[in-house]
Amino acid sequence: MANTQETPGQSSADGASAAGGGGRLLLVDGHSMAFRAFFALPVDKFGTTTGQSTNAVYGFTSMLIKLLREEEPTHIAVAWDVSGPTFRHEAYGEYKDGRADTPPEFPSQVELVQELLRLLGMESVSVRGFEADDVIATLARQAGAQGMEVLIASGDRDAFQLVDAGCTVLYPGKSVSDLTRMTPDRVEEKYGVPPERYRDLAALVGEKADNLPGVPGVGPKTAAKWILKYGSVDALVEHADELTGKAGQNFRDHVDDVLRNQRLNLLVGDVPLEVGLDGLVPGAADRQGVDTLFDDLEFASTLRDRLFQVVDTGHAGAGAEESSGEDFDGAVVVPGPGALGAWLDGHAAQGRSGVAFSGTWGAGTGALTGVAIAAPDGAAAYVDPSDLGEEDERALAAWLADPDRAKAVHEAKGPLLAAFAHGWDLRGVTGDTAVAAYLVQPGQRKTGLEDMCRQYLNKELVRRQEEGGQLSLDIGGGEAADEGEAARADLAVRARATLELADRLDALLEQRGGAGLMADVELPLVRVLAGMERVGIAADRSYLDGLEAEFADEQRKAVEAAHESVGGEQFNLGSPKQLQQVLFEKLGLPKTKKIKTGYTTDADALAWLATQTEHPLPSVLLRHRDQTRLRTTVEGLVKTIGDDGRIHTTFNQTVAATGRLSSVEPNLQNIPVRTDAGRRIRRAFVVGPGFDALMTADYSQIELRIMAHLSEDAALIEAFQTGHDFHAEIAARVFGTDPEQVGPEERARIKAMNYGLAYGLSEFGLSQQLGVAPGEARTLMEDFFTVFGGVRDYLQAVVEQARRDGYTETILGRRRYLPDLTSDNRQRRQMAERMALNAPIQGSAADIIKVAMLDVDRALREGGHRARALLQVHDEIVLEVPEDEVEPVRKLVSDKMAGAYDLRVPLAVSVGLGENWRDAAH
DNA sequence: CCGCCCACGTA
DNA sequence: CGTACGTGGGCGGA
Repeated sequence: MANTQETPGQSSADGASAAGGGGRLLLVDGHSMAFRAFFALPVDKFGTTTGQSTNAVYGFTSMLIKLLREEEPTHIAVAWDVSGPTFRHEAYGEYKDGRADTPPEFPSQVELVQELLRLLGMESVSVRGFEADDVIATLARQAGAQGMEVLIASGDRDAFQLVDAGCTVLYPGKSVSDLTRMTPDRVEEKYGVPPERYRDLAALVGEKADNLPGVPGVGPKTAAKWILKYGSVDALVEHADELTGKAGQNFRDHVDDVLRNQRLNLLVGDVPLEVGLDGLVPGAADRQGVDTLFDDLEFASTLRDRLFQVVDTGHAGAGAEESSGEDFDGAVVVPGPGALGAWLDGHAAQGRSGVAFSGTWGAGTGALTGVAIAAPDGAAAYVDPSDLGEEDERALAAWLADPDRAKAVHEAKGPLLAAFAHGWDLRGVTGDTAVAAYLVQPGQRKTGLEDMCRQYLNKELVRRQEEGGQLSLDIGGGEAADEGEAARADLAVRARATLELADRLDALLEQRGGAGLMADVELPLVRVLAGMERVGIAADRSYLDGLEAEFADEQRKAVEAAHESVGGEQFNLGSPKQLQQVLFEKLGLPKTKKIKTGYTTDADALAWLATQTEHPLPSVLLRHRDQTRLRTTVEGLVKTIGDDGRIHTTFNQTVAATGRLSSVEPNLQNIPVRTDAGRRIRRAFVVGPGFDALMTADYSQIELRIMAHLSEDAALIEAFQTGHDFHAEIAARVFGTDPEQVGPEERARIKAMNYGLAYGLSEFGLSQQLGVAPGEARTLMEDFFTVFGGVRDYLQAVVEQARRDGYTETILGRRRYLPDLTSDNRQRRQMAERMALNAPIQGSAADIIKVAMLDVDRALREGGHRARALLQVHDEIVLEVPEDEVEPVRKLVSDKMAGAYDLRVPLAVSVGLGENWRDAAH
């Protein structure tokens, strides 16, 4: 390991100071190594979901880790070229002309590498007018004079001239991490000349990459032969007439070129630098910053583990002891019979405790196998819920349910469901580390406790017990008793980690203005969601079975018709690949839009194909797709019906980057509604026993209303206040007519555009959607913006603000970070811009309905109603209501939803009622 | 067996 | 060349 193993005493004695005469300086040519990395790794295999390429960053990082590990440098500098001309351009106008354009995926990665180096506490050096090699030559010279050993990692052969006994060039081979040590002997072996003559050789041969032609017909062999014979280029010039053959004549003809090459390939050893050698001792790494960066880059934990093994993360003293010495303490007591209440009173009555649960949960229920409590005083207790006496059970239940005993939990909703199932309640949860991390960084994927400890606390969460129950460490003995002990310690560690993390995340939230959103919305929502999951929604199983049979039958017929239509050939209609083969090769139908794997066979394309041909296959395929889709949807639903005859989805509160909820196992937020056949599926969601109606309450055009609010566009605001039919109202304003005169066609077009605007729809996109010429779409948008100029201004301003600040914000201060807004990749940047303009709109709508859910839930409880919320579908809440509560609850829900937030326009809510979800629509 | 792609349902 | 999700099937590489 590099500097992590040094004790402080050693490092000061051992030449962390250059003046000490020892030490080892690593100099890296940043651009050249990053560029090598770029071409060594496939760019299409290294990228984030947002489209940022990462191959060069990855390769560079790997290379850096290897160097740190194997070379253990005490000093590090990475030199960078500065864009713009250097003295070499001034001396030779065509210098580096004719270079292929830099790949578009490269420049942004240079910035990322530089950011990484900054976070690692390593110096990046660049000087205007000079190349990285000159900076390297200067530092190498200074270090050599101090008696330091110098290592130069560079893919530029010009660096070979710097090689001497104390200076080695590490030259990349096929991969950037495969570095050849170019020592004086190695240079001589490879080129036939010693390093100090390498410049002469290069001058003769020329350097294509720098547009420096050498002597035609003279390669390294001839050049070396000449240099060895005469000693140098200067001597060669003197004896030019002695050189024989064609090569000799060419030399005489090109002697000016050779002298020019030699002048230009001399590296400048006295570039004025602002940093001295002493400034090149790496500082402490910002571990959290690196984690955040690696999260953004979607790098696996293995790379960061390797990195953190070789960099100093800046704890007091040396790094070596931190990972072992600062892990969480797994010391834990198991209070004896009757002692739990006293333990809780003594340790967990004041301040906040961390609580970790083991067990299983999901589908609205769960079971607990263990509870660990990490008290604020440092003590920790473990409890097995199945092994409690009456008194202890009562004490624990009371403590868990006590809203005044503050608790921090990781992903509290699951344990909450398990607690419910056990007959317990869980209150006083003032922190949920998963939810908090989601608000701090909504885009992150890693919400596991382990990853978060690493990221936010710079600590490792070490497990003693493997997932399967095996002990991960041989601690001798290995009897069952030890396994139980390991499990208890593991859970106690998790409780302690949760508490520390919760404190840290709370501080971050406070700093970012997210504390209110957390305390007032997200945390209380956990409980509401748990309630909805626990209750579930009743499903009509026999009806679904009937539907499934019917859809399956239709699907079968479609398959037969499809096979028959191509002369009986059997092929898999579910395989886009086989479909392409049949449609485009066998039948020779016209080609559709290109996709990665050929030509698309999506619904749009098939519908288009149907108009282009007499062949029945495209339409048959469309029918088959519909029926298949319906069947699989029904099938999936039937599988999830619980023993209670209800479907219990799980709402995920921490995945959608905009702040929306999502629904899984099953997803009840994408149940079909647009077609009649689809709505037949909705008919299967019915009111359950003891209740009389399903009630749906949804916001009308909530996103457009938010757009009106945020943009403060007077015309749009007015349209909402006066218009009964909003889209017709807008159409009338755009077309300059009365709302009553707007035809259905015009209304539909304006409606499409209204919604598209919130997604960053382009003229082209609108024209595609409406099936009109791009020019017409353009006119339509121009007309819109003429009337609603404030909307255009707003959309521009929101992107600009996000680019400046790095994030967007909703009305409740929910942030979304969009680093790609400053990407130099056009496609990626424009993607980020669309996200930026949509995030405040979609996210504010999510804010509002979350507040509404809390308000409705509270009002129902306070009003003593039995009615209860079952589902949320982004702008809709589905409730189950007994007959006698229908009217009061209708009003209550309507009022609470409309009053959830005070916008510049009214929030319109429409409520529907029915005995099933389809009929409850309005 | 897993991960990726395609396709498609909702707001 | 329109945002945000989750699911299921096919397919190709492990």
